Amino acid sequence: MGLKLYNSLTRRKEEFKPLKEGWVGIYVCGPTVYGHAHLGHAKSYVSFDVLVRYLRYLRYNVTYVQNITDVGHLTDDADEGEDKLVVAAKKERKHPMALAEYYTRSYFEDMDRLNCVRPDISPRATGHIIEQIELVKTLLKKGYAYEVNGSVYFDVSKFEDYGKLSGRNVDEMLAGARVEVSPEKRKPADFALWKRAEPNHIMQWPSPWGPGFPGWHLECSVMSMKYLGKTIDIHGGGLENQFPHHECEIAQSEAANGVQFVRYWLHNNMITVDSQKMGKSLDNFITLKQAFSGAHERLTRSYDPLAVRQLILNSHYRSPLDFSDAALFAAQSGFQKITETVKAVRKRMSTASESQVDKEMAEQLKQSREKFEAAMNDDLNTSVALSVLFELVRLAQKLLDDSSTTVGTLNLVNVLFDRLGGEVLGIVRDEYPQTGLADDETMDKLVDVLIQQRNEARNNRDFDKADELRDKLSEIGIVLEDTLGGTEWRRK
RNA sequence: GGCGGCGUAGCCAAGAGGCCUAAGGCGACGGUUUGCAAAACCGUUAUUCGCCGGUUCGAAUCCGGCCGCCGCCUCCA
Repeated sequence: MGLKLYNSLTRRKEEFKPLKEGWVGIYVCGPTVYGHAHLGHAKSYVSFDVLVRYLRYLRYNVTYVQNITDVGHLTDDADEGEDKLVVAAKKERKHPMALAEYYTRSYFEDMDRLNCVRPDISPRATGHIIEQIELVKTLLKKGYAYEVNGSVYFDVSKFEDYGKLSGRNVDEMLAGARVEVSPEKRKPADFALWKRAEPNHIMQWPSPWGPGFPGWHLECSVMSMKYLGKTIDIHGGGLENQFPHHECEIAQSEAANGVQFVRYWLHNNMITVDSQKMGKSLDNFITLKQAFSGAHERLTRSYDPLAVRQLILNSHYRSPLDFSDAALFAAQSGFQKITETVKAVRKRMSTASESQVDKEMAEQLKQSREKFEAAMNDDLNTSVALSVLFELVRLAQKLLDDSSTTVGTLNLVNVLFDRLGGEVLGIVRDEYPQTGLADDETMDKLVDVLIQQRNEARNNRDFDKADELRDKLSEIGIVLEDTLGGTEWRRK
């Protein structure tokens, strides 16, 4: 049984078969870089990160393209629509490109911390103006577009399949919609391919229709076909982009190329806060930097970036996730449990005896792996996949409690932690800091001195003093644990 | 107004006709362990899946109605 994915285009789960044997081209709608990334971005990009990781786990050769939108994304589609980057740049008194650069770096920084693999190509919209103009020319030539006063619009009535992705009928949906229609458009549903720029507009390029800038939908069509071909295997993005963004991409691409644009459309659901969508325009978002540092009124503490990742993987990518501090707190606890177990297994491996592997355990582990793969094959059921990781934790703890456990057996568990938890889910790290996350050596040594003093007191059965030392350390956020191998410490 | 989705324990969340007398995590409670803790381990924590009907030998899963919530139709991951 191979991988099945839910295709928004057909509204059902389908067996995944790439166009070219063994090679997968995947394009994911990237961020518009006019602000720091928030938890909503994390849900989308972690979801598709796991898809890419799993495809690679299945030995596909994957080319992963994710754009950076640095021009053309308007606040709305009416005449007053302003470029989001230009608006933000004015507010921050920066050049739009400086702003884009700043937030692009911020974005990559956050994604790195979430342990998302970098896309193979991160194309910028501004770097593909020439190609975008070419596509507009093609669409004009083929009669799918028209020019008005230096702007070019796509004529939706010329493209019969318009609405096939989102299941909409253009005429019906206009009845109650609150669209402020640009008088330049022939039909309200027509969308801008190229917009005329006024002389004082900073972001503008020369074109056959005069100075202007590209419409937002254009970049994804152009960049995906440039790097992945006219027909791509997978296109991912947030559910809110299904209409109109993806619908427009299909129209432009298929009108220009005459072939199917995307074979599998994947859409992730939203993160909500108090059951309301978390969005930049709603101003109810928590940025990733705030989640990692705890600097937000809704958060009771700082969170490990991988705990945020785990929270996202705890639910299905097509389900909405209602955010709360309690849910994130739970994810953090669970994440720590996995982490501590992995560390304990690796530590034990250095001292355990060499000999044969436990056959019964090997069989159980094999079943765990099969369960994991079956879950992932079923439209990336990361919730069940994650539960398998907790099964591994239980099995590992059992091995750790048994003094006869061999290196060979421990290694079997460790390999699964690495491959399933690390390679695919991205919540198990290859390496962890040696001690209790000390930020410097002096700190490390200082705590050791105190531990020594406490242990002296304990040996003298002066438990009042011992407990006082432990309590004082606890007050400043250092937890002591007395284990068979001696006293260890960690933060929080 | 049009289109789509959701409602499972205190919280998060899988399950989509019989393997469900419903995974997993968090939390809580009891026990083992410990000088006491912490960590770990063992156990308990939904006879029931928003409500009401129907189909079926059998429904959390299918159908209808109702209630509640959300998304898209305008920028948004």
